[in-house]
Amino acid sequence: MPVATAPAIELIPLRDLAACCAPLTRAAISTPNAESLSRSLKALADPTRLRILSMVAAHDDAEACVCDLTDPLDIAQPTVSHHLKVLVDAGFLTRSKRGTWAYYRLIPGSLDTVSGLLASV
Amino acid sequence: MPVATAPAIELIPLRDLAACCAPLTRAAISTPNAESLSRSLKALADPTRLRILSMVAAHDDAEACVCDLTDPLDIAQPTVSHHLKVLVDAGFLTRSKRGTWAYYRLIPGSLDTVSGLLASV
DNA sequence: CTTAAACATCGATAGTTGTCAATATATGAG
DNA sequence: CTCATATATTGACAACTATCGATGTTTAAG
Repeated sequence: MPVATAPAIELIPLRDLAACCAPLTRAAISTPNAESLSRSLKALADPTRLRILSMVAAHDDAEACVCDLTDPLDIAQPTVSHHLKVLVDAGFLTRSKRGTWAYYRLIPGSLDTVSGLLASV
Repeated sequence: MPVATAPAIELIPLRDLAACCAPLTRAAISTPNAESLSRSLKALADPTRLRILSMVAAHDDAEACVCDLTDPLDIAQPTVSHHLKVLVDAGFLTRSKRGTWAYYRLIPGSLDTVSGLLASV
């Protein structure tokens, strides 16, 4: 297409300022931060995992073993182990083995960090 | 099964206090509450939806129309509409149509409510 | 050594979900 | 009415996930 000569009237503006778009008052969350926060929230967005976290937190010293959880949760033991692994990988629990038992402990502040990030979205 | 006569030694205790199980210090979250909270978290646990919420909140009066979102998100328009519907159904946004445009507004306090519930798990 | 208990891992399956192209609906302009 | 624009809905598909049974691994007891 050949280049046109200079028109007699104004060029079409790049943005129509009278359109629907309202101005921004602050910056939105960045894409990497949104992906990071969504990964944490995905780990929490399951009723069984919320119950596991709550049951661990409700124990003395915020620590419980798998045998504390399987019976009240009423799901199969491999499923409990699966959910525990998700919560460890997401940084909400630590695992320590003593004898034949595996003890899971809530990482202090981990839930509050996500809670704070969520409130600031 | 017939009732046994009184044994000479103690019965097997219902719970072995020397086992792995630590005592509870408080009540854990109820199953219905866990399901309810997880539904809210599922709606938030997606990077695109977090960006949408943040972009809406970043606009004047916490309100934006679909045309404000489609271009910066760089995803197809039906996908944006889908995510907006999820956020409306979950109680984080309201929708109001003015002319051909649909305006979405953040429901004040909705994020803080989930944030507070999460911190108290 | 053998056995049992506690827990993790594997493999399969059914259900859910994020995405898009195509299409429908609604609103305003002319 | 016709046309264009903004948005919603539908249908399809690929990717992910919660669950379980079967099996592997580790530890302690005998």
